[in-house]
Amino acid sequence: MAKSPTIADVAGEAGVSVATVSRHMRGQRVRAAERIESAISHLRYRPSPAARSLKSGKTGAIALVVPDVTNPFFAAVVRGAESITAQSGHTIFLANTDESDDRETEIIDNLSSRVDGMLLAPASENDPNPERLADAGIPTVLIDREVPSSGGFDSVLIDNHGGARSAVDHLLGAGHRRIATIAGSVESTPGRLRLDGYRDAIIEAGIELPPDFVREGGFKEHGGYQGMMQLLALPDPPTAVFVANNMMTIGVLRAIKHIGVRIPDDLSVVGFDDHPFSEILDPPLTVIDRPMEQQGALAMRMLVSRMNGTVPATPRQVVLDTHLIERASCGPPRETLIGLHPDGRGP
Amino acid sequence: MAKSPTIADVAGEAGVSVATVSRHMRGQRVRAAERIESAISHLRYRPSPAARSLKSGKTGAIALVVPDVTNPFFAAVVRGAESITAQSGHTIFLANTDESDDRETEIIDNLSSRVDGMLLAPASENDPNPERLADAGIPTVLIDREVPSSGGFDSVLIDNHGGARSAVDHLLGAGHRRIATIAGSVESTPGRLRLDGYRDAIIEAGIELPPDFVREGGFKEHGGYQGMMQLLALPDPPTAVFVANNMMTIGVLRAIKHIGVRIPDDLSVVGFDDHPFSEILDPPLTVIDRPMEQQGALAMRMLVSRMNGTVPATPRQVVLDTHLIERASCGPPRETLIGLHPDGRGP
DNA sequence: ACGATTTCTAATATCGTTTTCAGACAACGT
DNA sequence: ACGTTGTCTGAAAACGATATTAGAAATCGT
Repeated sequence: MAKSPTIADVAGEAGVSVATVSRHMRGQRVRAAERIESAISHLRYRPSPAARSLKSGKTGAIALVVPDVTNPFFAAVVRGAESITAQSGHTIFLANTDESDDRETEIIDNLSSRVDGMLLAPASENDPNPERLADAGIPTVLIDREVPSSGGFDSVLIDNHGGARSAVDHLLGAGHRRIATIAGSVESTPGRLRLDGYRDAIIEAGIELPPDFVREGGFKEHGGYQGMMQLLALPDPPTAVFVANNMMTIGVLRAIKHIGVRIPDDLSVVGFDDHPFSEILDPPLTVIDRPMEQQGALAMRMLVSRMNGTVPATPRQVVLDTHLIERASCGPPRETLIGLHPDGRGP
Repeated sequence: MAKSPTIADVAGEAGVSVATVSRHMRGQRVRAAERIESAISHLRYRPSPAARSLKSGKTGAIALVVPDVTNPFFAAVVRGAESITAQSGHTIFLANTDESDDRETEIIDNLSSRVDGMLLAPASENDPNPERLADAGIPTVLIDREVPSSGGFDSVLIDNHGGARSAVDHLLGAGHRRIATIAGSVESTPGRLRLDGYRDAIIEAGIELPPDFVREGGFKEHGGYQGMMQLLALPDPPTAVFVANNMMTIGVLRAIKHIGVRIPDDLSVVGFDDHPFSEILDPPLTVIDRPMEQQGALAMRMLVSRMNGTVPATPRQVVLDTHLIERASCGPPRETLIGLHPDGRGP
């Protein structure tokens, strides 16, 4: 493993100064261009990123910090973001926070001096890191999640409230009155907003909300399983359930299968976030879908333009739309409670 | 955004030389330790990774190059690898190759000067990159996939051949004789080996293999869908199918659902790689499972020890075991063809 | 063909560390 | 008390690029 050649070696071989080679590398016109070019390929010269960033202050890297790559949504975000950096020439540092503010802080401490910008899906809404990044002067774009002072940050969100609402409206439309939800962590933006959307839709429909019908899960499969089991153990269980995220949906379906409840005869289900498997379940699952890869790609594009300074300083918030994909997991309620609710719309 | 403090600032404040501060940072005993420590926290000093790696030649980073993060297997690998770097102090560069050798070459050119080591799942078995990395003297561990000269590389593989074989054996055991496979790209290690395992098991059972029963897919959902459709269109379709990867399984199930074939009454199915959804499908899917996160974690551990030089120079190949998870997607064949095969074991 | 103007070039300081290399100082044995 | 260890320190030379500066060469107008 021979020592790799430096810019000086190239300059020597091409018979020019290092400055000239440097300028050539940066794309400026130079008289000895082809001699330099041939020296470069002959010596297999590759500029040292370390030296370059020491002098220039730019690292050519971007950090992408997410709670969990294993969640298909974030995997899609990574992919979307990556498709943009392939063009912009940046490379991506990826890190998992495991939904923990502390772990995230650690990671960001480590990463922040290595990157020119950051894409961050904050673990919680108490997350101090966006502020810290702002203080450190690191361009940051928030993905899918906000923080209180979020007015100050570029961010790419989705219409969580509206999405949850349309899920519940769909169930109301099918005649359901006893609609429960398995909410994610309400410390996080999607968890809070989806719960709000659910609640608002229920209340506007004039339904009184049994507090038992709201189970908080934590966005993991296990939370979904437990929440659903509790719901099914209720003396008067719901006829429909809105599950606030894809991982929890798996747990919910496992619980349902376990108990032997039939969908949609005994229970209607709407999930959040589509998945290739949703279509081949029996019955296929009705879900709220959103453009996942686009969310990542858009965030990366915003970050790149922010780093280039080709964009006004005022922060931009983009909110993407969700839409309901109707499949077969929703039907009319098991027993339509005519008379119990004077305004019931049952057949 | 004030300029960040340098080691010289710390030295000044602590009343020592930069050399002393540097030594303190590297963990050596130093008389003025606590003065330095307080200067550091007072100034919020963070050493510059660029300067550090320029001088030391170490970057503190590791590249992780996979064909597709969206594939749950690779997502799990990322997670496993990450769990190790959290301790070793390295940070991860992640990149997607999209199963393309060319894209991979591009990525590696870009990344190779930025990292101390590399975890690579080569796109194909013609992949020139492992050789190139070896030439460049970059410690490399191959994940899940090999290259011809692979005897020369550390690698963490699974027993693809044995896994495929046990899938087919399971189907044979249920009485099937007409067993097809949807193979992945045979350019890649898992694709080739799983196909070999299938073929060997079939041949050893004394069954003649109709060439129509081997469909090559390409490891994507679409390939699985097409392969299955072709299989079902055959004049004399199989009674069982072994699907060589998780993504393709989704396509296969979609095709099956589309045509209206019943599992396991009309067709038995075994997939490769487990997934949380496998259990809640109807019927639950029998699969070949393997320790995915461990594969990533182990690879990372091997890489770190290789980079530390705490390990003999001879390359190590680890092969992890697979095991069959029996669920309900396999049953006896639709029609047992007694008499057609003179050695038939049908009831 | 001349000076004025515009490229283009070479030399060099610089980025923030780590790493010699001596030298300073204390502790030690005899 | 003396040289001999041994530990700790500061000065200064790298590491490999970029940015600045001033000067050389090429281009231009008349």
